[in-house]
Amino acid sequence: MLIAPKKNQYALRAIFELAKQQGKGPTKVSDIAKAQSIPVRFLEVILNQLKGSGLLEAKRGFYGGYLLVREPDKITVGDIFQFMEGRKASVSCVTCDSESDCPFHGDCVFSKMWNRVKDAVFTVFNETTIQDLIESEKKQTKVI
Amino acid sequence: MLIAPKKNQYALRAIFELAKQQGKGPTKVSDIAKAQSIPVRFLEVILNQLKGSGLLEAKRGFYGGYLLVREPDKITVGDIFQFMEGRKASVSCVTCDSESDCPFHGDCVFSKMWNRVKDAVFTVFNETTIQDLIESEKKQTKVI
DNA sequence: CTACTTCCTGACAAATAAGGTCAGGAATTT
DNA sequence: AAATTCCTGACCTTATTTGTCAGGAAGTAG
Repeated sequence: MLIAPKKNQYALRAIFELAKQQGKGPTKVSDIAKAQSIPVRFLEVILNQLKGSGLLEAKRGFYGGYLLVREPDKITVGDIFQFMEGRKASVSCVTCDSESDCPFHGDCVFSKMWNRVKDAVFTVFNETTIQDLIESEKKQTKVI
Repeated sequence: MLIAPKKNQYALRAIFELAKQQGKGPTKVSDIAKAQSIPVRFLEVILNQLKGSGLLEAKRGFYGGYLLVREPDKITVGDIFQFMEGRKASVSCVTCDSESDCPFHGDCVFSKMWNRVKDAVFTVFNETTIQDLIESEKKQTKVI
């Protein structure tokens, strides 16, 4: 049961990391990569794409890097995943790749269930903000 | 967002078809395949695996085929998917392939969210019985 | 200006998983 | 015994995911 491909999870972690660094000026890709153990080159590609979401901005050159342009409590996990999914032609029925592809002409018994599942998943995503995750981490940290 | 691979969806559709044929004796793989547009050879493999779930039985020879051994209103979609997933080492954190694989030692902020997602998905699966699907189909059928 | 650092971009390569096939064998029924 | 069905494991193909690379563009410091 794969719900989000690694790429999307990297996107989430990157934004999570940016949120933690907020107020400290731009954060370099290499720093984000290190903090979240993400392959740098790959992350470069992902962050570049994420610019299109309007959630973050890039600054080049010395002291360059990425920074969030929206408050962490206004960014939901759903925002991020929806954007990442949107890049690759979203799917109406979860079962089939397209309606024309569906042997039951887009009207199968299962599509209703799949939509309920999709809704359930995005309900969780939409009610989880980056701020929530940050606070959750603070509580979780064990001071061994 | 891939929630169930085609193989699992074929499994569901096959059982759905068997439920519709209940009481009429064993149904041949080839008939199920035709009714649900599933590649025969592939379905053969899937049904054979599904025997292990205890939901169905096979009969060989002339007039052979598969039949359900549990009532359609006692079989949930969750039963089917859980069995299919179970075959390939279930995953604790949805993010990582294994805890040892997790760069955050199985204790990342995200695992909680993933578990909530997983629960939400299986709630839908577990409350949907094969009987529900059959009735849903009856209503849906248009008499154009 | 120039050297340095950073992001940017598209093309490309490798690994993995999914989807599907095949041949031959084992039961079962007529 | 002949026909029919399921059974089984090994195999192949394709698609997706995951990443890599080289070179360029933009910004900053000195």
